[in-house]
Amino acid sequence: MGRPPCCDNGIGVKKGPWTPEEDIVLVSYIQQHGPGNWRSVPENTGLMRCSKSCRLRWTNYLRPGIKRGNFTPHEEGIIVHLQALLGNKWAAIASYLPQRTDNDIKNYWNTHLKKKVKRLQQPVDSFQTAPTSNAVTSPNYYSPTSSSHHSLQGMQPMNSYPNTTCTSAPSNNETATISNLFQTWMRPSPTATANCKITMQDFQEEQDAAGTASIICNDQIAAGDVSKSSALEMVVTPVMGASTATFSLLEEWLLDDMPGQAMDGLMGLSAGCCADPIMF
DNA sequence: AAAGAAGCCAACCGCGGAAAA
DNA sequence: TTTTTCCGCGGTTGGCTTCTT
Repeated sequence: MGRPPCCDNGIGVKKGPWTPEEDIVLVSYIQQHGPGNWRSVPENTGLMRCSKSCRLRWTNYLRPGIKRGNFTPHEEGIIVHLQALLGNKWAAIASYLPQRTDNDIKNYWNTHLKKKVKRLQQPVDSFQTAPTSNAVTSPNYYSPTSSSHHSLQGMQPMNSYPNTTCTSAPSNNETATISNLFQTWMRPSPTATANCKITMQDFQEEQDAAGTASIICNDQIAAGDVSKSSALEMVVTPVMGASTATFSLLEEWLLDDMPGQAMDGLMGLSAGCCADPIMF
């Protein structure tokens, strides 16, 4: 139909990797106006990016609450399960892993898990029998760690997991049913809405209630296992409070490809002002 | 040490749906 | 009701990095 592509109306729209300077502009704008109304973002900020690109940059990289780095075996298990249940509904799957983006999950599936699952599906029987050391060997895999509140013990075993990979998207009814089913073994139970969304606030409340809120540890920072967005979330409060000192640290860090001292400064601030670094 | 292959991931593209006009 | 606009999603790509030979 006559709908013009979102991004081709701007002559000279920039493409390619985002620079730290652009990140700062985008983050500061969103901190002032909130996410949404993406159309207005490039208009009001002067960013030479289309609205879609701004939204993608925010949701996939800059948004507070994003966890980056290696996926845990538990996360792998959840992804494998949900992919079998929902198909390639990455947004729906990501709603069960609020710290991961759909893009991240999609990439991880395509580069790691798909191969693993495919390899393991070759001998079909082994898919359902003895567990192996591999985290995703069996669709029944769940992290055995008692520390996880994502207890999956109530999971209905194999009937929900046909040997053939689900490739078609479920209908809304199916999605609701799947969501209900999933609630039996997934603690942060999302409402069975059409898109199976769980809000960040919901997740936060669940985390708080369970007393098992995940904390971004200093050793994660040291290991580079934390995103800039995660650090942004730590400083979002002082930033929104117009703390220029904090924002300078943020700028410094964004402009620094190898976060070091600036990161330490941010961590220090987060320790002092944010009891719970998870902030959505 | 160099070249090619493979892996990885940020970003782009196009489509569909929802909301607004 | 129809058309237009915007947003979000899933698939795909291109470039950078790492691994292998």
